[in-house]
Amino acid sequence: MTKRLAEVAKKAGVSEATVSRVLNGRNGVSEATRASVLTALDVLGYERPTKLRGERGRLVGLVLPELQNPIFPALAEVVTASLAQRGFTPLLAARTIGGVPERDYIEMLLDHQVSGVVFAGGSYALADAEHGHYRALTDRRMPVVMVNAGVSDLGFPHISTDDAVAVEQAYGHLRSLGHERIGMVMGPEDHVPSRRKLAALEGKEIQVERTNFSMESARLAAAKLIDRGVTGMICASDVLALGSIRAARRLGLDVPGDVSVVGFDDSALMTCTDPPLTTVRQPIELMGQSAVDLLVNQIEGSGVEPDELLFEPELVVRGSTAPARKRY
Amino acid sequence: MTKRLAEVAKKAGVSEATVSRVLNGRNGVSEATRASVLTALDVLGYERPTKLRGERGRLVGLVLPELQNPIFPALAEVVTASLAQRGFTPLLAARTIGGVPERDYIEMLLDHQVSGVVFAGGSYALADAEHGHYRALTDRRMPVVMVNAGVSDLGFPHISTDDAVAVEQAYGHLRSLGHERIGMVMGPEDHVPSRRKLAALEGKEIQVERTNFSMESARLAAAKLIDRGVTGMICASDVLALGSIRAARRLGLDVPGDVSVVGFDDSALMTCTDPPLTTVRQPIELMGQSAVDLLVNQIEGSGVEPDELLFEPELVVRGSTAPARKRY
DNA sequence: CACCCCCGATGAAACGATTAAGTCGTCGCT
DNA sequence: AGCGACGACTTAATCGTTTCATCGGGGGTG
Repeated sequence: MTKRLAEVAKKAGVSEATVSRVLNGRNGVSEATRASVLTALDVLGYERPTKLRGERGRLVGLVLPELQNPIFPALAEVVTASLAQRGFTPLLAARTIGGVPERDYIEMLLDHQVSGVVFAGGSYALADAEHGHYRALTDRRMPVVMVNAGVSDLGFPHISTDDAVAVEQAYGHLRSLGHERIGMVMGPEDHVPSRRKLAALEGKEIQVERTNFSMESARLAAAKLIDRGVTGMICASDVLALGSIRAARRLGLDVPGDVSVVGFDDSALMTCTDPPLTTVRQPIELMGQSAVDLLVNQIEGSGVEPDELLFEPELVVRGSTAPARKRY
Repeated sequence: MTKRLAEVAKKAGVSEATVSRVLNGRNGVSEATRASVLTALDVLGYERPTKLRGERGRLVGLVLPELQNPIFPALAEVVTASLAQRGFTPLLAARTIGGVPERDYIEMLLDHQVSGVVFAGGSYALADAEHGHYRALTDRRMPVVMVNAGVSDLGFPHISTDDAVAVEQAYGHLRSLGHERIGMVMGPEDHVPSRRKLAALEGKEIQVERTNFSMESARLAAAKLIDRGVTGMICASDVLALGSIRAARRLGLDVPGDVSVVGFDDSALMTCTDPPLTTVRQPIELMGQSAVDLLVNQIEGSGVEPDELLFEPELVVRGSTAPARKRY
């Protein structure tokens, strides 16, 4: 058995040094050689030796888009607990408005020699942003799991709520209450879960407004929808739903009397809102645990196919939806 | 310049391998040799080469009691952003019910060679638990900052909201509304911020109930208070306040018509609750930044006196308080 | 057009830590 | 005493990383 790195080097027809550079994402390697090294790496199924794998570190990056929306702390809690149980420690990378760009976070995590990374929250950056820095992850064979996130073409396993089912539940609920003009308050155009939700209702007559994920921006979007005569709104998150409720009230309308609102997530405290929010629950605990399972499996070597695990959401009916009022 | 590890080995009169083992905490080294290696390490001021620690410093532990109460994610967000700006990365240690004990967390953080630790949330464990594992921190001269937390006798600097002012604001507010029988829903007996709040109202006639920090336990506590004729309640967190509101409703009472409730924190979404919560706001952003300031100052060497920084809270009046109804 | 300089890409070799295998001595049991 | 087992330690092999020299081409310059 020849030396491990050397073997790869021979296969690729380069020196060990060059392979090392590729592995660490250093520059000073031409695009052509980098590619050939990567395929050689792939063919031989190279794995980093224990000592460099951060086996000692047992750190895992946890990348969240924000912490204002309670669903993300909830996920963080599950993931943290699950990781701790298996002897890993989460490195928290929460993006903030105007904060550090995602690429820097990834770099930071790589610097700290994390054994893996959990991305959560379908940050829109994941969809449209240049994928350069994700390649740094694939190049290093970094175990990655994405929760409700985009970028499906990188070969990472995904954990997602079934957006199609979720949105159909919400839509069906509103229809069965007699709502005919239904609107959606979604995330940005390149937010993958929002895209999927829209796709699921393809063909139905639906008004759509996009927002970033702030309550205020949701208020604006919802106001526009109401202006167009919408009586039922499906929102891409609970926070957006709360913003939509606020919009209705600003216009002198009652929720759920005049306008019905359905949220998404069923994050904490939604039973305490005014009115209690009807929402589609994500099985966040299960999802968090599965994410950790998948990640640890990758880390410990047992291969994982880059599949997507779809979890079934569940409609929770509370007080923000009611039969449509006939408009005369 | 001789090889680095080899130099230490010569100084200590052992082989490189042995030094390596000491460095990595492996066993198979006698106590005597370990000690001599350590002194040699100390004398020569050995530092691990870059490639092995990957800038392993620059980690900061962030210890939170839970993530369900939105105030902690809010703090985490501020601290994370502030740390990132200065090139540090937070290691998240969130305690969960029945999860890993605090001592293990501290051990874990030390294992990862963090440069400092931020404790938040006045976990009651901090007050009564044996302080043995905190000694591990002082022993290592570990920079520490505590936010709203206990254990004042260990020489760590503190960042706190002025609990006395907070509770006086709440109390004054309720009194000025005509409430005479006032109750408090506080944390466990050894929760330091709760103690302080109680101390501030020493002498006043106040009913007190203790809870852990769950909404359900608050509901029970509040029910007892209401039973005793209380019409105004001061709660140690917003979540407890929501539980108290729920208690009142279960008893067929209106909030704020029959019972007024004041929260504490002003965490996210409290404008959306039913009714919107009157609460005492903690300047969480300022506090988080100050915490990081203090911590980084310690880390970078400029000494910091183990003082306590007290931040002024601010009463935010919303809809959960109203004039007392005369009881006939 | 010839020359030179600069710079990116690359490999050879030095480097530095880790680990496997082997050595030595001591302790305990027969 | 003899034997075996085990712990402590070294030797030597191992493996990835880094430094430094080299190569080669593009483009500006005389």
